[in-house]
Amino acid sequence: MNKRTRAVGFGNATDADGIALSLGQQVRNYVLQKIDSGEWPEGTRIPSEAQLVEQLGASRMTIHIALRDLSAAGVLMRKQGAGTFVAPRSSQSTFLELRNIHAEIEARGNRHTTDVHVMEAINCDLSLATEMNVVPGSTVFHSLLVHRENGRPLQIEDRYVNPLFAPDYLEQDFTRITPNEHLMAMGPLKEVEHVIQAVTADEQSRALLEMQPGEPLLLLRRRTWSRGLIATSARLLHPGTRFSLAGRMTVPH
Amino acid sequence: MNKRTRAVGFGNATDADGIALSLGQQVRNYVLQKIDSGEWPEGTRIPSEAQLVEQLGASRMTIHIALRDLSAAGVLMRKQGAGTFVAPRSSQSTFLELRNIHAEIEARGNRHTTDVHVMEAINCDLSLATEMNVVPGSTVFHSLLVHRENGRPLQIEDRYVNPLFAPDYLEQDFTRITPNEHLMAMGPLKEVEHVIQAVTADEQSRALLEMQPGEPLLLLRRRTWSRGLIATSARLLHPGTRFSLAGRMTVPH
DNA sequence: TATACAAACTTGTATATACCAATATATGAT
DNA sequence: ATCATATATTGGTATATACAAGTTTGTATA
Repeated sequence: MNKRTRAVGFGNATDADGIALSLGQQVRNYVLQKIDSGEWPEGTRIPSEAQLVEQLGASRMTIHIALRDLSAAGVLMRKQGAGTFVAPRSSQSTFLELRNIHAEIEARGNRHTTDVHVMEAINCDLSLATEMNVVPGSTVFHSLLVHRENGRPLQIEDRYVNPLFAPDYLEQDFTRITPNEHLMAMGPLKEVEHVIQAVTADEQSRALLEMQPGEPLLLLRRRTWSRGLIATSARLLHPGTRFSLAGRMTVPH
Repeated sequence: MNKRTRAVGFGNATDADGIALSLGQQVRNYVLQKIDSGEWPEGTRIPSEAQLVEQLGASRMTIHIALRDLSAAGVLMRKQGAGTFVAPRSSQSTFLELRNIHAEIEARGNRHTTDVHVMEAINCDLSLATEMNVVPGSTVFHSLLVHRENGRPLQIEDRYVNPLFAPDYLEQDFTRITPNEHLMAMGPLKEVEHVIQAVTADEQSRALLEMQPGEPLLLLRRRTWSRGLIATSARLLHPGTRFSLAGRMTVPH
């Protein structure tokens, strides 16, 4: 029997592009699929190495290394003698919150509402084409929303979206779900880029955020990559005086 | 011969607390020490697995796993057939640069100078004690510097330091090395907390940064943990109009 | 019932072996 | 000198084996 190409359990032996996956990768995918599907929620004790050896047909060392990798990545938590557990989602990607403004506002026990000011498809100029990494003149979607916490404006969300990534973007009702939630459902994001600046409000932003003249703004520009393209580029503007970004991270080695 | 307790090469077999280290940990420490000491700068091709087997006396699999871990942590880059290389520092802890303002300014080809305004030991009040997680009234060190890029003020560094972590802090010449560099040498940091805000400059900050009235500032508060205590808490103030924080991170699975 | 101890289970570490895959280098023919 | 080929080097993956070390569970004893 060929040791290298045997498939794990009933899992796939190739990825979406038909590239053969290593046994270790298949084990990792198997575990991640169980977690993503909800079958193994946070805190679940997953099968022991010995059980996975039986279920998946790989050797114990292969299983061990795969689980070790997922543990280093923060997906699992392992404890000698006790077992292997699904790590809480919150301990991952701790850095720079503000992944879901709706969830964050609700978590504070407050009410979140959204005003939709712009929903349009536009042909992008050279500057925007560079920002989105598309050819100039291409059509991209554009939305401009204001998020409110208990009625007070908290964030201007000025977003451009690649139609290839989210074709139905303009049909969404963003007073009911956030753009972020819709985009998350479109596909897994691979990379995130942030640029943070303090700026003075222009007149439009000042009016939308109901601020006094001269108040500083916190500007967060965020681009996310998915499926090899820039899925979305957003400018998130916050009143500096009553908003902060917080993050905490464990340092590698 | 006992497989488990044999020391790697000339390295230590125990950590600072006398706890026995695994062989794999010794290998990782060996590599990290070479990198941290500058003996292996960025881009260096480090000895091959076979050479490390000879030099350190561990088996190839042990060496391989150790290097694999460091590769996953972003410390090394490995290429099949070519070798193992020290990864550029910038690709580590990619998120939120500004770990070393001196290095960043020099990397831009500019000149970095520092003005020292305050160097003192103070007894902390309740607020500061909470921030530093020490008992109120304890002595903590305090420094206030201004970092300049080609003569222009770029950052106010207002820092409090736990004397237990860096007893010689006040004896340092911060026109020659940065506080960050001194603190890094004191011990490994385990965790970092950031809070980012946009604020309006008070009169002192405005003067130190040579800004116009009303210009916005980017405020970065950073606390770092090491050896189970808060090593340092810093307020870093930047002119918002000519400064930005950038970061890029790959999303776990 | 409570405690002590033993056994079973689980992950952690290390090695030896085997072969695969990508890269770099030496060699030889043209 | 150039190109193609063979060879050596280097990391990647997978397995089998052995033992260490921490946790849980079961059992016997006081």
